[in-house]
Amino acid sequence: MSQTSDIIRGHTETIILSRLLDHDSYGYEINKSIRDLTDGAFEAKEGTLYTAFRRLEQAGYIRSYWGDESSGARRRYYAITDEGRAFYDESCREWQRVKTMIDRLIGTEQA
Amino acid sequence: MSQTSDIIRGHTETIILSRLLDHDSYGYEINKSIRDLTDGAFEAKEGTLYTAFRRLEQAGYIRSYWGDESSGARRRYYAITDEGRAFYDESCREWQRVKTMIDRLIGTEQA
DNA sequence: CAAATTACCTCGCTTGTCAAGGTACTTTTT
DNA sequence: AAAAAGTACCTTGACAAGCGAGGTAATTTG
Repeated sequence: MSQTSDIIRGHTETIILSRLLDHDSYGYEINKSIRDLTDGAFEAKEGTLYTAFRRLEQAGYIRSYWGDESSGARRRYYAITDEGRAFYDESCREWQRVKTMIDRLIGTEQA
Repeated sequence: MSQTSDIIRGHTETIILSRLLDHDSYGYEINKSIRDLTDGAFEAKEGTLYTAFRRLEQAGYIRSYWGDESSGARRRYYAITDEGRAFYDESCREWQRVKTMIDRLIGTEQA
């Protein structure tokens, strides 16, 4: 496993939810938007992405439905739920806390 | 598993290495220093800690030796190696990058 | 018409975390 | 003096997330 993948772990769900705040989206587009926003540095592997969708749906944080594409491949769209938004907010706060702690731990300002 | 522990994952080794930058230390003390620096918020579970030591030693990032305690329980001390310092430096740079990326992804400044 | 792209999915492996268990000695409390 | 708490180490097995590798099926591009 790469160094990065362990660092992403724990953020995958939050990242996915963040992509759904404004509008419903589907796997391929979400993944593309993650890649674009990070200039290609991050990218959820497909296995990771789809298992995360299952988890999030099972937890009630997202809903899914098939889009009615008249052309092109079928798409499964995802929508964030109220519970999902609440979880997202809490995750963001958690991230802020953890960020501070890690900075304190590995930073140059040592005790 | 808690939400937090998945976020810490990937930083455990860096955190341990950071505790060894100034002086050699041993498991119990390292753990205590992590707890103190984070006001009790973080704490490496023993299983996590000791498996991490094995990994780091196997990778050549730390060396270990038994302290010669005249009283009290025996202690296995750890010392960071040159390779360990290099890895630590790289991990810190990685952390800065990741921090920026995650902030960009889950932050309020969305694309 | 082949290749690339869009778009979905599953299976099995690997790896790090952690609960739970253990050992052994010292210090503090009752 | 016995019990409890603290210091200090360690291992084992289960679990969960990431991911490589495989698959399907349609459309678009060269």
